[in-house]
Amino acid sequence: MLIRTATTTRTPGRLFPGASTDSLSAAMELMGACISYVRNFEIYGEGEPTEYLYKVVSGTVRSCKLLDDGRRQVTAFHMPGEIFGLEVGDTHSFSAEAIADSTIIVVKRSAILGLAARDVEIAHQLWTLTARELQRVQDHMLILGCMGAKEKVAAFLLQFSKRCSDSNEIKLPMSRQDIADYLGLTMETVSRTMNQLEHDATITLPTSRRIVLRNRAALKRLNA
Amino acid sequence: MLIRTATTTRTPGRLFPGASTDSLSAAMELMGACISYVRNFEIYGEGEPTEYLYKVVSGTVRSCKLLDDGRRQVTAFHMPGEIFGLEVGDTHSFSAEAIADSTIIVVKRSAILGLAARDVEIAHQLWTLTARELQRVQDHMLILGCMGAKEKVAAFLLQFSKRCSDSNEIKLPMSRQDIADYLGLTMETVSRTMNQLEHDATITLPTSRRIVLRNRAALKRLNA
DNA sequence: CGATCGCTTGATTCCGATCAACAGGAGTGG
DNA sequence: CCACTCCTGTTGATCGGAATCAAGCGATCG
Repeated sequence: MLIRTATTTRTPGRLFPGASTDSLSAAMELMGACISYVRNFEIYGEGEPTEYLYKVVSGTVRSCKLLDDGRRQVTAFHMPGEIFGLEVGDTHSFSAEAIADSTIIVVKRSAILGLAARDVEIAHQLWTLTARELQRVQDHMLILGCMGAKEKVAAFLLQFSKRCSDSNEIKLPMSRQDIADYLGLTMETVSRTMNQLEHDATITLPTSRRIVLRNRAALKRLNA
Repeated sequence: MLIRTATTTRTPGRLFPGASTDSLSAAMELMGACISYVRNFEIYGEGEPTEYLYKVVSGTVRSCKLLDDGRRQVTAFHMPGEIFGLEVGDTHSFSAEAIADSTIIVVKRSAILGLAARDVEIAHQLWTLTARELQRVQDHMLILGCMGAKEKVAAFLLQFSKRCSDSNEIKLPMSRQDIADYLGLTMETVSRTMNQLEHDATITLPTSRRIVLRNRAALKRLNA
Protein backbone atom coordinates (compact mmCIF):
# COMPACT_ATOMS: atom_id res chain seq x y z
CA MET A 1 0.00 0.00 0.00
CA LEU A 2 1.19 3.49 -0.76
CA ILE A 3 1.63 6.40 1.59
CA ARG A 4 -0.69 9.35 1.29
CA THR A 5 1.43 12.41 0.75
CA ALA A 6 -1.44 14.72 0.07
CA THR A 7 -1.01 18.47 0.32
CA THR A 8 -4.43 19.95 0.97
CA THR A 9 -5.11 23.56 0.06
CA ARG A 10 -8.27 25.56 -0.51
CA THR A 11 -8.96 26.15 -4.18
CA PRO A 12 -8.20 29.73 -5.14
CA GLY A 13 -11.22 30.56 -7.28
CA ARG A 14 -11.37 29.33 -10.87
CA LEU A 15 -7.87 29.71 -12.14
CA PHE A 16 -7.29 26.14 -13.23
CA PRO A 17 -6.11 25.06 -16.64
CA GLY A 18 -8.69 23.03 -18.54
CA ALA A 19 -11.47 24.56 -16.47
CA SER A 20 -14.60 24.20 -18.52
CA THR A 21 -17.37 26.74 -18.39
CA ASP A 22 -20.14 24.34 -17.55
CA SER A 23 -21.81 24.72 -14.22
CA LEU A 24 -20.91 21.35 -12.73
CA SER A 25 -17.25 21.90 -13.36
CA ALA A 26 -17.50 25.40 -11.96
CA ALA A 27 -19.34 24.17 -8.90
CA MET A 28 -16.63 21.63 -8.25
CA GLU A 29 -13.94 24.27 -8.32
CA LEU A 30 -15.88 26.43 -5.87
CA MET A 31 -16.76 23.65 -3.48
CA GLY A 32 -13.71 21.41 -3.70
CA ALA A 33 -10.34 21.10 -2.11
CA CYS A 34 -7.23 20.85 -4.23
CA ILE A 35 -5.03 17.87 -3.43
CA SER A 36 -1.63 16.80 -4.70
CA TYR A 37 -0.95 13.15 -5.40
CA VAL A 38 2.47 11.71 -6.07
CA ARG A 39 3.13 9.42 -8.98
CA ASN A 40 1.64 5.92 -8.58
CA PHE A 41 -0.46 6.94 -5.61
CA GLU A 42 -3.82 5.18 -5.43
CA ILE A 43 -6.59 7.78 -5.34
CA TYR A 44 -9.26 5.21 -4.61
CA GLY A 45 -9.55 1.46 -4.89
CA GLU A 46 -12.08 -0.99 -6.26
CA GLY A 47 -14.76 -1.61 -3.68
CA GLU A 48 -14.14 1.55 -1.67
CA PRO A 49 -17.12 3.80 -0.95
CA THR A 50 -17.82 6.48 -3.55
CA GLU A 51 -17.35 9.41 -1.22
CA TYR A 52 -15.85 11.93 -3.61
CA LEU A 53 -15.89 13.31 -7.10
CA TYR A 54 -12.62 14.28 -8.75
CA LYS A 55 -11.44 16.70 -11.38
CA VAL A 56 -7.94 16.65 -12.78
CA VAL A 57 -6.13 19.99 -12.59
CA SER A 58 -2.69 18.85 -13.65
CA GLY A 59 -1.08 15.47 -14.23
CA THR A 60 -2.81 12.34 -15.46
CA VAL A 61 -4.85 9.59 -13.81
CA ARG A 62 -5.60 6.04 -14.91
CA SER A 63 -8.72 4.08 -14.03
CA CYS A 64 -8.32 0.33 -13.97
CA LYS A 65 -9.79 -2.99 -13.05
CA LEU A 66 -7.72 -5.82 -11.69
CA LEU A 67 -8.03 -9.58 -11.96
CA ASP A 68 -6.80 -11.22 -8.80
CA ASP A 69 -3.86 -12.86 -10.55
CA GLY A 70 -2.52 -9.42 -11.38
CA ARG A 71 -3.82 -8.98 -14.89
CA ARG A 72 -4.97 -5.44 -15.38
CA GLN A 73 -7.29 -3.57 -17.71
CA VAL A 74 -6.81 0.17 -17.87
CA THR A 75 -10.27 1.50 -18.69
CA ALA A 76 -9.41 5.16 -19.07
CA PHE A 77 -6.81 7.90 -18.85
CA HIS A 78 -8.01 11.14 -17.28
CA MET A 79 -6.39 14.35 -18.46
CA PRO A 80 -6.51 17.88 -17.02
CA GLY A 81 -10.01 19.33 -17.03
CA GLU A 82 -11.71 15.95 -16.92
CA ILE A 83 -13.97 14.70 -14.17
CA PHE A 84 -13.71 11.14 -12.88
CA GLY A 85 -14.87 8.96 -10.01
CA LEU A 86 -18.55 9.42 -10.85
CA GLU A 87 -20.57 6.29 -10.18
CA VAL A 88 -24.16 5.65 -9.17
CA GLY A 89 -23.53 2.81 -6.76
CA ASP A 90 -22.10 3.43 -3.32
CA THR A 91 -18.82 1.65 -4.04
CA HIS A 92 -16.26 2.17 -6.77
CA SER A 93 -16.23 -0.55 -9.41
CA PHE A 94 -12.64 0.22 -10.33
CA SER A 95 -9.60 1.96 -8.95
CA ALA A 96 -7.86 5.21 -9.89
CA GLU A 97 -4.16 5.99 -9.65
CA ALA A 98 -2.01 8.99 -10.46
CA ILE A 99 0.24 8.24 -13.43
CA ALA A 100 2.39 11.28 -12.79
CA ASP A 101 2.47 13.73 -9.90
CA SER A 102 -0.97 15.29 -10.13
CA THR A 103 -3.13 17.92 -8.53
CA ILE A 104 -6.79 17.13 -8.33
CA ILE A 105 -9.89 18.91 -7.11
CA VAL A 106 -11.83 16.71 -4.72
CA VAL A 107 -15.47 17.32 -3.82
CA LYS A 108 -17.84 15.46 -1.54
CA ARG A 109 -20.11 13.40 -3.70
CA SER A 110 -23.02 14.11 -1.37
CA ALA A 111 -22.55 17.82 -1.92
CA ILE A 112 -22.80 17.41 -5.68
CA LEU A 113 -25.81 15.12 -5.43
CA GLY A 114 -27.41 17.68 -3.14
CA LEU A 115 -26.87 20.33 -5.76
CA ALA A 116 -28.29 18.06 -8.45
CA ALA A 117 -31.45 17.45 -6.44
CA ARG A 118 -32.19 21.19 -6.53
CA ASP A 119 -30.62 22.17 -9.83
CA VAL A 120 -31.95 20.36 -12.90
CA GLU A 121 -29.08 21.71 -14.97
CA ILE A 122 -26.52 20.03 -12.71
CA ALA A 123 -28.49 16.79 -12.69
CA HIS A 124 -28.54 16.80 -16.46
CA GLN A 125 -24.81 17.35 -16.60
CA LEU A 126 -24.20 14.38 -14.34
CA TRP A 127 -26.20 12.25 -16.72
CA THR A 128 -24.42 13.67 -19.75
CA LEU A 129 -21.08 12.98 -18.17
CA THR A 130 -21.98 9.35 -17.56
CA ALA A 131 -23.37 8.96 -21.04
CA ARG A 132 -20.28 10.42 -22.67
CA GLU A 133 -18.14 8.04 -20.69
CA LEU A 134 -20.32 5.16 -21.82
CA GLN A 135 -19.83 6.15 -25.42
CA ARG A 136 -16.08 6.41 -24.97
CA VAL A 137 -15.92 3.01 -23.37
CA GLN A 138 -17.93 1.46 -26.19
CA ASP A 139 -15.45 2.79 -28.71
CA HIS A 140 -12.75 1.27 -26.55
CA MET A 141 -14.51 -2.10 -26.75
CA LEU A 142 -14.24 -2.01 -30.52
CA ILE A 143 -10.48 -1.57 -30.18
CA LEU A 144 -10.14 -4.39 -27.67
CA GLY A 145 -12.37 -6.87 -29.45
CA CYS A 146 -11.72 -6.32 -33.13
CA MET A 147 -8.29 -4.91 -33.75
CA GLY A 148 -4.78 -6.26 -34.22
CA ALA A 149 -1.73 -4.81 -32.48
CA LYS A 150 -0.87 -2.30 -35.19
CA GLU A 151 -4.42 -1.03 -35.39
CA LYS A 152 -4.68 -0.75 -31.63
CA VAL A 153 -1.55 1.34 -31.30
CA ALA A 154 -2.57 3.53 -34.23
CA ALA A 155 -6.01 4.06 -32.71
CA PHE A 156 -4.45 4.96 -29.40
CA LEU A 157 -2.09 7.50 -30.91
CA LEU A 158 -4.82 9.21 -32.92
CA GLN A 159 -7.18 9.25 -29.98
CA PHE A 160 -4.57 10.62 -27.67
CA SER A 161 -3.32 13.31 -30.03
CA LYS A 162 -6.87 14.51 -30.54
CA ARG A 163 -7.41 14.79 -26.82
CA CYS A 164 -4.48 16.77 -25.52
CA SER A 165 -3.03 18.80 -28.32
CA ASP A 166 -3.90 19.26 -31.92
CA SER A 167 -0.27 19.49 -32.77
CA ASN A 168 1.51 16.48 -34.20
CA GLU A 169 3.80 16.20 -31.22
CA ILE A 170 2.57 14.08 -28.31
CA LYS A 171 4.05 13.97 -24.84
CA LEU A 172 3.00 10.70 -23.24
CA PRO A 173 2.51 10.80 -19.49
CA MET A 174 2.09 7.03 -19.19
CA SER A 175 4.44 4.08 -19.47
CA ARG A 176 4.46 1.41 -22.16
CA GLN A 177 2.93 -0.94 -19.62
CA ASP A 178 0.01 1.42 -19.07
CA ILE A 179 -0.57 1.66 -22.80
CA ALA A 180 -0.33 -2.11 -23.11
CA ASP A 181 -2.92 -2.66 -20.38
CA TYR A 182 -5.14 -0.07 -22.01
CA LEU A 183 -4.97 -1.83 -25.38
CA GLY A 184 -4.99 -5.44 -24.25
CA LEU A 185 -1.42 -6.09 -25.38
CA THR A 186 1.94 -6.64 -23.72
CA MET A 187 4.54 -3.96 -23.15
CA GLU A 188 6.86 -5.67 -25.60
CA THR A 189 4.30 -5.67 -28.39
CA VAL A 190 3.52 -1.98 -27.85
CA SER A 191 7.21 -1.14 -27.97
CA ARG A 192 7.84 -3.23 -31.06
CA THR A 193 4.81 -1.84 -32.86
CA MET A 194 5.81 1.75 -32.20
CA ASN A 195 9.33 1.17 -33.41
CA GLN A 196 7.90 -0.50 -36.47
CA LEU A 197 5.72 2.54 -37.12
CA GLU A 198 8.81 4.68 -36.83
CA HIS A 199 10.61 2.44 -39.30
CA ASP A 200 7.66 2.88 -41.69
CA ALA A 201 8.11 6.67 -41.32
CA THR A 202 4.59 6.94 -39.91
CA ILE A 203 5.81 8.41 -36.64
CA THR A 204 9.05 9.62 -35.05
CA LEU A 205 10.22 8.81 -31.53
CA PRO A 206 12.62 11.52 -30.35
CA THR A 207 12.42 9.89 -26.94
CA SER A 208 10.25 7.03 -25.76
CA ARG A 209 7.73 9.41 -24.21
CA ARG A 210 7.61 11.90 -27.07
CA ILE A 211 5.96 10.97 -30.34
CA VAL A 212 5.64 12.93 -33.55
CA LEU A 213 2.90 11.91 -35.95
CA ARG A 214 4.31 12.32 -39.42
CA ASN A 215 1.61 10.53 -41.37
CA ARG A 216 -1.84 10.70 -39.85
CA ALA A 217 -3.40 9.29 -43.02
CA ALA A 218 -1.38 6.10 -42.66
CA LEU A 219 -2.48 5.79 -39.04
CA LYS A 220 -6.11 6.27 -39.98
CA ARG A 221 -5.77 3.69 -42.71
CA LEU A 222 -4.66 1.15 -40.13
CA ASN A 223 -7.83 1.89 -38.21
CA ALA A 224 -10.06 1.23 -41.24
CA MET B 1 -31.30 -3.30 -45.95
CA LEU B 2 -34.04 -5.32 -44.40
CA ILE B 3 -37.76 -4.96 -44.84
CA ARG B 4 -39.77 -3.59 -41.97
CA THR B 5 -42.43 -6.16 -41.17
CA ALA B 6 -43.66 -4.42 -38.07
CA THR B 7 -47.05 -5.18 -36.61
CA THR B 8 -48.08 -2.16 -34.58
CA THR B 9 -50.60 -2.52 -31.79
CA ARG B 10 -51.49 -0.37 -28.81
CA THR B 11 -50.08 -1.73 -25.59
CA PRO B 12 -52.79 -3.30 -23.45
CA GLY B 13 -51.92 -1.96 -20.02
CA ARG B 14 -49.06 -3.54 -18.06
CA LEU B 15 -49.34 -7.20 -18.81
CA PHE B 16 -45.84 -7.76 -20.10
CA PRO B 17 -43.42 -10.33 -18.79
CA GLY B 18 -40.33 -8.80 -17.28
CA ALA B 19 -42.21 -5.58 -16.56
CA SER B 20 -40.35 -3.95 -13.72
CA THR B 21 -42.13 -1.89 -11.12
CA ASP B 22 -40.06 1.22 -11.55
CA SER B 23 -41.78 4.25 -12.88
CA LEU B 24 -39.77 4.68 -16.06
CA SER B 25 -40.53 1.18 -17.16
CA ALA B 26 -44.16 1.64 -16.24
CA ALA B 27 -44.36 4.91 -18.11
CA MET B 28 -42.93 3.27 -21.22
CA GLU B 29 -45.60 0.61 -21.16
CA LEU B 30 -48.32 3.18 -20.83
CA MET B 31 -47.01 5.52 -23.49
CA GLY B 32 -45.49 3.11 -25.95
CA ALA B 33 -46.54 1.08 -28.92
CA CYS B 34 -45.78 -2.59 -29.08
CA ILE B 35 -43.99 -3.66 -32.26
CA SER B 36 -43.00 -7.06 -33.60
CA TYR B 37 -39.64 -7.50 -35.29
CA VAL B 38 -38.63 -10.55 -37.27
CA ARG B 39 -35.34 -12.28 -36.72
CA ASN B 40 -32.33 -10.31 -38.02
CA PHE B 41 -34.35 -7.17 -38.52
CA GLU B 42 -32.40 -3.97 -37.90
CA ILE B 43 -34.23 -1.91 -35.27
CA TYR B 44 -31.96 1.08 -35.74
CA GLY B 45 -28.58 1.70 -37.31
CA GLU B 46 -25.42 3.49 -36.32
CA GLY B 47 -25.75 7.17 -37.11
CA GLU B 48 -29.55 7.21 -37.24
CA PRO B 49 -31.34 9.82 -35.12
CA THR B 50 -32.22 8.74 -31.59
CA GLU B 51 -35.95 9.09 -31.98
CA TYR B 52 -37.12 6.27 -29.76
CA LEU B 53 -36.54 4.35 -26.57
CA TYR B 54 -37.07 0.60 -26.56
CA LYS B 55 -38.01 -2.06 -24.07
CA VAL B 56 -37.82 -5.75 -24.87
CA VAL B 57 -41.03 -7.65 -24.19
CA SER B 58 -40.09 -10.97 -25.76
CA GLY B 59 -37.18 -12.16 -27.85
CA THR B 60 -33.63 -10.88 -27.72
CA VAL B 61 -31.80 -7.94 -29.26
CA ARG B 62 -28.11 -7.37 -29.91
CA SER B 63 -26.38 -3.99 -29.96
CA CYS B 64 -23.29 -3.79 -32.10
CA LYS B 65 -20.69 -1.61 -33.70
CA LEU B 66 -19.29 -2.30 -37.13
CA LEU B 67 -15.91 -1.65 -38.68
CA ASP B 68 -16.30 -0.88 -42.36
CA ASP B 69 -14.49 -4.03 -43.41
CA GLY B 70 -17.21 -6.08 -41.76
CA ARG B 71 -15.62 -6.80 -38.41
CA ARG B 72 -18.21 -6.56 -35.71
CA GLN B 73 -18.26 -6.02 -31.97
CA VAL B 74 -21.44 -7.04 -30.20
CA THR B 75 -21.61 -4.67 -27.23
CA ALA B 76 -24.67 -6.11 -25.52
CA PHE B 77 -27.52 -8.59 -25.59
CA HIS B 78 -30.87 -7.22 -24.45
CA MET B 79 -33.28 -9.63 -22.80
CA PRO B 80 -36.99 -9.29 -21.97
CA GLY B 81 -37.64 -6.51 -19.48
CA GLU B 82 -34.55 -4.55 -20.42
CA ILE B 83 -34.50 -1.05 -21.86
CA PHE B 84 -32.15 -0.14 -24.70
CA GLY B 85 -31.56 2.62 -27.24
CA LEU B 86 -30.94 5.25 -24.58
CA GLU B 87 -28.29 7.75 -25.66
CA VAL B 88 -27.66 11.40 -24.88
CA GLY B 89 -26.56 12.48 -28.33
CA ASP B 90 -29.03 12.91 -31.15
CA THR B 91 -27.70 10.00 -33.17
CA HIS B 92 -27.18 6.36 -32.27
CA SER B 93 -23.55 5.38 -31.81
CA PHE B 94 -24.32 1.75 -32.55
CA SER B 95 -26.99 -0.38 -34.16
CA ALA B 96 -29.55 -2.78 -32.73
CA GLU B 97 -30.93 -5.92 -34.35
CA ALA B 98 -33.41 -8.57 -33.33
CA ILE B 99 -31.65 -11.89 -32.75
CA ALA B 100 -34.89 -13.81 -32.71
CA ASP B 101 -38.42 -12.76 -33.54
CA SER B 102 -39.08 -10.16 -30.88
CA THR B 103 -41.79 -7.89 -29.59
CA ILE B 104 -40.63 -4.54 -28.32
CA ILE B 105 -42.27 -1.53 -26.73
CA VAL B 106 -41.28 1.63 -28.55
CA VAL B 107 -41.66 5.11 -27.08
CA LYS B 108 -40.84 8.53 -28.44
CA ARG B 109 -37.64 9.67 -26.83
CA SER B 110 -38.93 13.22 -26.69
CA ALA B 111 -41.91 12.04 -24.65
CA ILE B 112 -39.63 10.41 -22.08
CA LEU B 113 -37.34 13.41 -21.92
CA GLY B 114 -40.40 15.58 -21.46
CA LEU B 115 -41.43 13.43 -18.53
CA ALA B 116 -37.94 13.60 -17.07
CA ALA B 117 -37.92 17.39 -17.23
CA ARG B 118 -40.94 17.48 -14.92
CA ASP B 119 -40.38 14.33 -12.87
CA VAL B 120 -37.09 14.15 -10.96
CA GLU B 121 -37.66 10.48 -10.26
CA ILE B 122 -37.77 9.66 -13.96
CA ALA B 123 -34.71 11.79 -14.63
CA HIS B 124 -32.84 9.93 -11.94
CA GLN B 125 -33.83 6.60 -13.42
CA LEU B 126 -32.52 7.62 -16.82
CA TRP B 127 -29.19 8.42 -15.22
CA THR B 128 -29.17 5.17 -13.25
CA LEU B 129 -29.91 3.21 -16.38
CA THR B 130 -26.97 4.78 -18.20
CA ALA B 131 -24.66 4.26 -15.25
CA ARG B 132 -25.61 0.60 -14.90
CA GLU B 133 -24.91 0.12 -18.58
CA LEU B 134 -21.55 1.80 -18.14
CA GLN B 135 -20.66 -0.58 -15.35
CA ARG B 136 -21.71 -3.57 -17.41
CA VAL B 137 -19.63 -2.44 -20.35
CA GLN B 138 -16.59 -1.96 -18.14
CA ASP B 139 -16.86 -5.53 -16.94
CA HIS B 140 -17.08 -6.52 -20.58
CA MET B 141 -13.84 -4.66 -21.26
CA LEU B 142 -12.07 -6.82 -18.71
CA ILE B 143 -13.22 -9.90 -20.62
CA LEU B 144 -12.13 -8.52 -23.98
CA GLY B 145 -8.78 -7.19 -22.86
CA CYS B 146 -7.50 -9.70 -20.34
CA MET B 147 -8.95 -13.14 -20.91
CA GLY B 148 -8.13 -16.16 -23.04
CA ALA B 149 -10.72 -18.07 -25.05
CA LYS B 150 -11.62 -20.53 -22.31
CA GLU B 151 -12.04 -17.80 -19.72
CA LYS B 152 -14.10 -15.71 -22.08
CA VAL B 153 -16.55 -18.48 -22.84
CA ALA B 154 -16.79 -19.41 -19.16
CA ALA B 155 -17.45 -15.79 -18.22
CA PHE B 156 -20.12 -15.57 -20.87
CA LEU B 157 -21.90 -18.70 -19.70
CA LEU B 158 -21.92 -17.63 -16.06
CA GLN B 159 -23.03 -14.13 -16.92
CA PHE B 160 -25.80 -15.38 -19.16
CA SER B 161 -27.08 -18.00 -16.76
CA LYS B 162 -27.30 -15.41 -14.01
CA ARG B 163 -29.29 -13.09 -16.20
CA CYS B 164 -32.09 -15.20 -17.58
CA SER B 165 -32.65 -18.14 -15.29
CA ASP B 166 -31.05 -19.28 -12.13
CA SER B 167 -31.44 -22.84 -13.25
CA ASN B 168 -28.45 -24.66 -14.64
CA GLU B 169 -30.08 -25.06 -18.03
CA ILE B 170 -29.55 -22.26 -20.52
CA LYS B 171 -31.41 -21.72 -23.75
CA LEU B 172 -29.26 -19.56 -26.01
CA PRO B 173 -31.15 -17.24 -28.34
CA MET B 174 -28.03 -16.21 -30.25
CA SER B 175 -25.76 -17.94 -32.74
CA ARG B 176 -22.16 -18.97 -32.23
CA GLN B 177 -21.17 -16.05 -34.43
CA ASP B 178 -22.99 -13.60 -32.15
CA ILE B 179 -21.23 -15.05 -29.12
CA ALA B 180 -17.90 -14.87 -30.93
CA ASP B 181 -18.41 -11.22 -31.84
CA TYR B 182 -19.42 -10.51 -28.27
CA LEU B 183 -16.26 -12.12 -26.87
CA GLY B 184 -13.78 -11.00 -29.49
CA LEU B 185 -13.22 -14.53 -30.82
CA THR B 186 -14.09 -16.48 -33.94
CA MET B 187 -17.08 -18.76 -34.30
CA GLU B 188 -14.76 -21.75 -34.60
CA THR B 189 -12.96 -20.98 -31.37
CA VAL B 190 -16.26 -20.57 -29.49
CA SER B 191 -17.50 -23.89 -30.84
CA ARG B 192 -14.26 -25.69 -30.04
CA THR B 193 -14.06 -24.23 -26.56
CA MET B 194 -17.61 -25.25 -25.70
CA ASN B 195 -17.07 -28.77 -26.90
CA GLN B 196 -13.90 -28.89 -24.89
CA LEU B 197 -15.80 -27.79 -21.79
CA GLU B 198 -18.26 -30.56 -22.47
CA HIS B 199 -15.41 -33.02 -22.79
CA ASP B 200 -14.12 -31.81 -19.40
CA ALA B 201 -17.59 -32.53 -17.97
CA THR B 202 -17.96 -28.86 -17.05
CA ILE B 203 -21.06 -28.43 -19.21
CA THR B 204 -23.40 -30.54 -21.33
CA LEU B 205 -24.65 -29.62 -24.79
CA PRO B 206 -27.96 -31.46 -25.44
CA THR B 207 -28.24 -29.32 -28.56
CA SER B 208 -26.05 -26.49 -29.76
CA ARG B 209 -28.45 -23.89 -28.37
CA ARG B 210 -29.11 -25.59 -25.05
CA ILE B 211 -26.41 -25.71 -22.40
CA VAL B 212 -26.41 -27.36 -18.99
CA LEU B 213 -23.91 -26.11 -16.44
CA ARG B 214 -22.75 -29.14 -14.51
CA ASN B 215 -19.81 -27.58 -12.69
CA ARG B 216 -20.18 -23.89 -11.95
CA ALA B 217 -17.13 -23.99 -9.67
CA ALA B 218 -14.93 -25.08 -12.55
CA LEU B 219 -16.30 -22.26 -14.69
CA LYS B 220 -15.66 -19.71 -11.97
CA ARG B 221 -12.14 -21.03 -11.53
CA LEU B 222 -11.47 -20.32 -15.19
CA ASN B 223 -12.53 -16.76 -14.57
CA ALA B 224 -10.06 -16.31 -11.70
C1' DC C 1 -35.39 -34.51 -52.44
C1' DG C 2 -31.84 -30.91 -52.98
C1' DA C 3 -30.68 -26.68 -50.81
C1' DT C 4 -29.48 -23.62 -47.41
C1' DC C 5 -27.97 -22.51 -42.87
C1' DG C 6 -25.74 -23.13 -38.51
C1' DC C 7 -22.44 -25.77 -36.36
C1' DT C 8 -18.55 -28.91 -35.85
C1' DT C 9 -14.02 -30.68 -36.82
C1' DG C 10 -9.41 -30.92 -38.84
C1' DA C 11 -4.94 -29.00 -40.72
C1' DT C 12 -2.09 -25.28 -40.99
C1' DT C 13 -0.50 -20.58 -40.33
C1' DC C 14 0.57 -16.56 -38.00
C1' DC C 15 0.41 -13.03 -34.62
C1' DG C 16 1.32 -11.78 -30.23
C1' DA C 17 2.86 -13.72 -25.65
C1' DT C 18 6.56 -15.29 -23.21
C1' DC C 19 11.19 -15.69 -21.65
C1' DA C 20 15.53 -13.60 -21.53
C1' DA C 21 19.20 -10.41 -22.16
C1' DC C 22 20.58 -5.85 -22.68
C1' DA C 23 20.65 -0.69 -23.19
C1' DG C 24 19.97 3.91 -21.63
C1' DG C 25 18.71 7.46 -18.06
C1' DA C 26 17.80 9.24 -13.63
C1' DG C 27 18.90 9.35 -9.18
C1' DT C 28 21.97 8.27 -5.18
C1' DG C 29 25.88 8.13 -2.56
C1' DG C 30 30.75 7.62 -2.07
C1' DC D 1 33.17 12.78 -10.96
C1' DC D 2 32.40 8.02 -11.17
C1' DA D 3 30.29 3.69 -9.65
C1' DC D 4 26.20 1.92 -8.49
C1' DT D 5 21.45 0.62 -8.68
C1' DC D 6 16.86 1.02 -10.18
C1' DC D 7 13.61 1.61 -13.64
C1' DT D 8 11.83 1.82 -18.18
C1' DG D 9 12.18 0.58 -22.61
C1' DT D 10 14.21 -2.11 -26.50
C1' DT D 11 15.42 -6.21 -28.92
C1' DG D 12 15.91 -11.17 -29.94
C1' DA D 13 14.46 -16.15 -29.94
C1' DT D 14 11.00 -19.25 -29.23
C1' DC D 15 6.42 -20.93 -28.17
C1' DG D 16 1.59 -21.30 -28.10
C1' DG D 17 -3.14 -20.07 -28.78
C1' DA D 18 -6.40 -18.47 -31.70
C1' DA D 19 -7.26 -17.27 -36.62
C1' DT D 20 -7.71 -19.00 -41.01
C1' DC D 21 -8.85 -22.13 -44.60
C1' DA D 22 -11.37 -26.03 -45.78
C1' DA D 23 -14.35 -29.91 -45.50
C1' DG D 24 -18.13 -32.37 -43.57
C1' DC D 25 -22.36 -32.85 -40.85
C1' DG D 26 -27.11 -32.39 -39.37
C1' DA D 27 -30.93 -29.90 -39.03
C1' DT D 28 -34.94 -27.33 -41.19
C1' DC D 29 -37.57 -25.95 -45.23
C1' DG D 30 -39.43 -25.10 -49.68
